Amino acid sequence: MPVRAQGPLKPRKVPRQARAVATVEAIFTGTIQVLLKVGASQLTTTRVAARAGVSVGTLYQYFPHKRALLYALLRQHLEGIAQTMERASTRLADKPLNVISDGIVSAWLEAKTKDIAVSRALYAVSADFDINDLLGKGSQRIQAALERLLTSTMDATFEDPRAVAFTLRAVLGGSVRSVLERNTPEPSLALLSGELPRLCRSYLHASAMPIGRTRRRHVASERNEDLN
Amino acid sequence: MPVRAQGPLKPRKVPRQARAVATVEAIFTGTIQVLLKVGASQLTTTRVAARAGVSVGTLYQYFPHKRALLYALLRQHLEGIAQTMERASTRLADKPLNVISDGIVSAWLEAKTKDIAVSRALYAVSADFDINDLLGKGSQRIQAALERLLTSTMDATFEDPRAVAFTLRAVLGGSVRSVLERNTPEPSLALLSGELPRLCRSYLHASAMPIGRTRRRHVASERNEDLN
DNA sequence: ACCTGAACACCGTTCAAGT
DNA sequence: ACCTGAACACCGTTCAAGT
Repeated sequence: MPVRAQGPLKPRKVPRQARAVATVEAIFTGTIQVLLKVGASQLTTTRVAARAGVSVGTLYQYFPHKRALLYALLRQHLEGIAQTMERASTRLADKPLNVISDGIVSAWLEAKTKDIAVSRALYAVSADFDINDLLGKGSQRIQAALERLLTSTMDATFEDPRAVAFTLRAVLGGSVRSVLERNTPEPSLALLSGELPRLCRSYLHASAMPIGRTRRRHVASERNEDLN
Repeated sequence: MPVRAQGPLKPRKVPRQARAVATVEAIFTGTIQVLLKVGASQLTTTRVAARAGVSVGTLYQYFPHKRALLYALLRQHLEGIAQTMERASTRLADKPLNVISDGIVSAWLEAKTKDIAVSRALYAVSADFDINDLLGKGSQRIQAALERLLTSTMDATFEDPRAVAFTLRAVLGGSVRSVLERNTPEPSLALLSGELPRLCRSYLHASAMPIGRTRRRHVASERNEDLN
């Protein structure tokens, strides 16, 4: 048997007694604390166990290897973000395109910057390529929510809502990530937050086939007017 | 002295004899090969040394620690990308805004997808947060090139070219990264490549204060017309 | 059912010895 | 000036023994 087993990323066993539930909980919070204190590259199973107040052996009873632990943590985090976006989606359904656009941007920024330190730490974790299918899953949920939103608005129809939703997610997710990964994210984040609403609006308008009474080219510019 | 020294990320010593230059070169190509074969998470100094045909000790004569090696490798790669963008910048200077926009997008896509496998492997490397000032430096060069470009065009002036250039880089860089990190990047990349030109154009037009003879709102829609 | 911690293999890094 | 490889500390993971 190999020393560094790869195996599945699933938890090894589910805690049944109350004591065990508390243990797993302690391991999770311990992991976050270690992550925040020393960063992903210095994160050690021993350190996590010590911080959680259990022995390494206990940790390995619930997680087959370190990556599975980080995977589970990332999963929780992405779950929260996907839910935020889905809630935003139902709240914004049937609204005008500009409202939808601004709502998407602010929901995304809020979700990602609620706890900047944790987001940053988890970006480093997610670099592990074995973990990428997870990111893919979360992305798909978010993308589906965005797509529903685009087809719900009465302002416009989109030729390829899937492509637009996909691009929107990649652009929002990627740009915010690239900013949060900087050493001092705050000023850059402020800059980006100021620009993204305009970027998102103009992209959506450029992608829409408007269904108003006005002629096409005039509608396009009318849509933009309250931006300035 | 700590076992896992952090220290500066600089190379430890510069090779003086021809033999030594060849050694360092072999270490670099060995690193890329190992990276492509087993990925960043399994990359080992011993493995790299073996692949390069030298002993570990030799490796550590030129690089104070593993991170310094990866840092140097990433540096070379980013250097190439920054140069590509700077060349594109001089080539596109003074051109109409639409030409500039399309040129930026295609230069970026070309630079990042020239060797997708290497780009992917290096994304995983760059997750190490200690390395982020490097990414910051490369970004600044690219951002400066974009900013020059925006102020060079006679089609339009920008109220805050710095903010626009910054956003452009974050959006292009982030979205392409998020796509290349997927398990099978090709189809997603095709999708994104189809959308980014329109996104970039519409964002630039929405950010520009046009200086033509026509009235503002008409100019805005005219700019978009050859997109459809 | 859950927990412990010594034990083992492997990895990063060093350094005395070689050309 | 450059290279080697055994040696050392530390990390991931296991497993026999405990409650």
